[in-house]
Amino acid sequence: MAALQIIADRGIDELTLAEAGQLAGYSRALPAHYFASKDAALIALCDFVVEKYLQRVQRRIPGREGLEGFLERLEHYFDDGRKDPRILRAFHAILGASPGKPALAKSISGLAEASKATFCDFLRAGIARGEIRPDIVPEAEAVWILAALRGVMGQWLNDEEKTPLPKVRDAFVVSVRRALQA
Amino acid sequence: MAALQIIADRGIDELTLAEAGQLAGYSRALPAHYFASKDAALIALCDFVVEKYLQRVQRRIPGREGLEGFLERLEHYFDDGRKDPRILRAFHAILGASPGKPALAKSISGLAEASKATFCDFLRAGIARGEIRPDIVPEAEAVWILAALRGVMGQWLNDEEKTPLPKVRDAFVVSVRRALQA
Amino acid sequence: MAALQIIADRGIDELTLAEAGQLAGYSRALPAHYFASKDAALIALCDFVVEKYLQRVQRRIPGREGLEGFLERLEHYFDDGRKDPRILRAFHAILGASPGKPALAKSISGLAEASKATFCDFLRAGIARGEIRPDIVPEAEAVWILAALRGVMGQWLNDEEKTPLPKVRDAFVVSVRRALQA
Amino acid sequence: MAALQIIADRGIDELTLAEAGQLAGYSRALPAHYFASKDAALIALCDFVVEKYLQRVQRRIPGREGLEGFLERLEHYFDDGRKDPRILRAFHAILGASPGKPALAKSISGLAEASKATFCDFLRAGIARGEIRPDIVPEAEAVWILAALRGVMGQWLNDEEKTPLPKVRDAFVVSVRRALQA
DNA sequence: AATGAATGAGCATTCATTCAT
DNA sequence: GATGAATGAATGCTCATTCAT
Repeated sequence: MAALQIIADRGIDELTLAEAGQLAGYSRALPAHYFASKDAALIALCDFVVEKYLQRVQRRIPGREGLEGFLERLEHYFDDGRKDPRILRAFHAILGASPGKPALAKSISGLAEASKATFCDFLRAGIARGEIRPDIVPEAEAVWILAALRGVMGQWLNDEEKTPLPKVRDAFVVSVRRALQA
Repeated sequence: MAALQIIADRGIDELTLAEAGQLAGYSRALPAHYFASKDAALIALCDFVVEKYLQRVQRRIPGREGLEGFLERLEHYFDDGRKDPRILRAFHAILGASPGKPALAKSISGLAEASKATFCDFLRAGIARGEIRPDIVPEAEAVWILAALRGVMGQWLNDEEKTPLPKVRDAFVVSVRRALQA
Repeated sequence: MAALQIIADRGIDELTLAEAGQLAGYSRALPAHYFASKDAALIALCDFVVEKYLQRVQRRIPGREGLEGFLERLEHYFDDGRKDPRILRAFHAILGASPGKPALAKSISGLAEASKATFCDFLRAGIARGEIRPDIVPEAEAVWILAALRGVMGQWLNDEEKTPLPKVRDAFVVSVRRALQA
Repeated sequence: MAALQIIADRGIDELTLAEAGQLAGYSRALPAHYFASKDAALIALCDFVVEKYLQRVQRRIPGREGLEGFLERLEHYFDDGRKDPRILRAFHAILGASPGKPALAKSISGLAEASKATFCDFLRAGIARGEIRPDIVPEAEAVWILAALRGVMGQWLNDEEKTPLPKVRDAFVVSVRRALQA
């Protein structure tokens, strides 16, 4: 979708239906014709972005299981964002505009829950395997780990130079390992 | 400033100079009179918000030094955001709109650097005191720790119910202690 | 026709071809397919309304002839409008929009001429029977009588409560009788 | 007001705020700037038209009192409309669009009440003077007389040629005299 | 210093119309 | 014959900006 590019580049509020339509090779009026309102269009677009983002992040990575599998997953998160900054930018634009726009908040909230649930599964499996210390509350750990991932990518988007992604990734993985291991 | 309320409640792009002026008890035209352009006004406002936010977060907390002092500081971050959600919301609104608006990005970037520098000071002091493992790269750790703090607060703003702040705070502090301790 | 309902309820300019088509159980595009343009459709619709209205009003009423027959006809006009307000509303909507839309004016003018001609027939017959004073100019009397009928119904449509139709009808009939009788 | 001209010429729904502003020698945006919405602007305009119309029609005419004074007033109504067809056209455009637009209906209804009240005063005075038959219900007579006036002017606007105003006026006055006189 | 008046640019939205199926 | 897709034009409305007090 062409609107994704606009959102990624200039933010959610710079998106105009007219420009989206024209950038997509259609007429100015098409988006307004298909969607009931701009808000509806925005919701559809955001759902699309969020779903696409979810597909990227959630896809099965063949690899180790347990704690190391989880850490690999976190590493993947860092590397993946760099490969397709466009979708990442769009996602973070939506993320940033979410408070105050209840319609978007719902989508965003759903994604967060899904992500945290996946993390929890990994954490519990790690505990069961004796690799992760059993005194953690998976739901609580999942929150800050997801937060760190998103926060780091957000800082990277804000200031690429001051956020050396590979170094941060490695430091994060080592620290999470030490934080969680039994 | 009254504009802060608007930004906190409805986002950066919902801010109109006229409304800001009127909400502040002045005329519609005042903001336009004071500032050269809306962008200039927005920059000034964001600088104001960022600075105020910095003042809150960076203020000296009498307490322990070293690793435990650092962890206390992190705890404080969690608790402080809940006390004054308005300034937190405004800050995150700016944070979210920052990419694609270079003028804001500069402010935001400066704040991030200041925060990370403070963290680095703590981390280095912790290393010097033998409390923090010496193999870390302070600059890299600072990035993800700051990211986690912001990310958690962002999730809390997005979905208050699904983000049990006290539990997450405690889990985070324990995990960071384990991650960093020598 | 479904379009009649729209015109009656919300006025002539609220009519859209798409809505008319859909309300009639067909597709949005049907009206545009049948008629060359919206104006053509509007003319056809108005002719339809006017003709239907004419059928109602002009239909043979078995009853007395002469002055009393004429007065009965006037009474019938009052009563008939209340029985089917929908067609009445549609007709008055067209009537009100007629000036400035030459295409409609033609239809409307034709109807007025037909109505006045009918009235004139009655009036002349009444004169011939010696019931109506011979010094009137039937064409002139017909104008204001028709005008009064339409005007009363128009006021009734505008403010039903303030226009007690039966009382007005009776007063009108008595007054017209006195005005015309020889 | 320039908008009056547009309404008079092409009807209420052809009025665009932009054209009204430009025709008045101002910018396209002025009307939208001053009024909260188009509906609000329309209401204000209609109130203006109605009031101006009321001023014309209600103004004191030095002349006879009683029945003859009333009839003079009716004559004046006919003649006045021809003198300033613009305001008459505008008024009738509003009148025609009134059903289905509750905001306008209120104004219109108020004017009708005022006009009928004036008529009733004349009728009662005529009864008191013994010139008008005492068996009439002034409120009911006022309705159809006002209706006739408006209806005749409406027909004249629709088809000037087929509505010989002076003849109709004279016929109307004679008939009303006969209808009402004691 | 502060304000109201006024404007132009831009946006979402509606709708008649055309076209391909 | 009937329909959905697509478009351009027009409109109400918002808002930053300028100007005259």
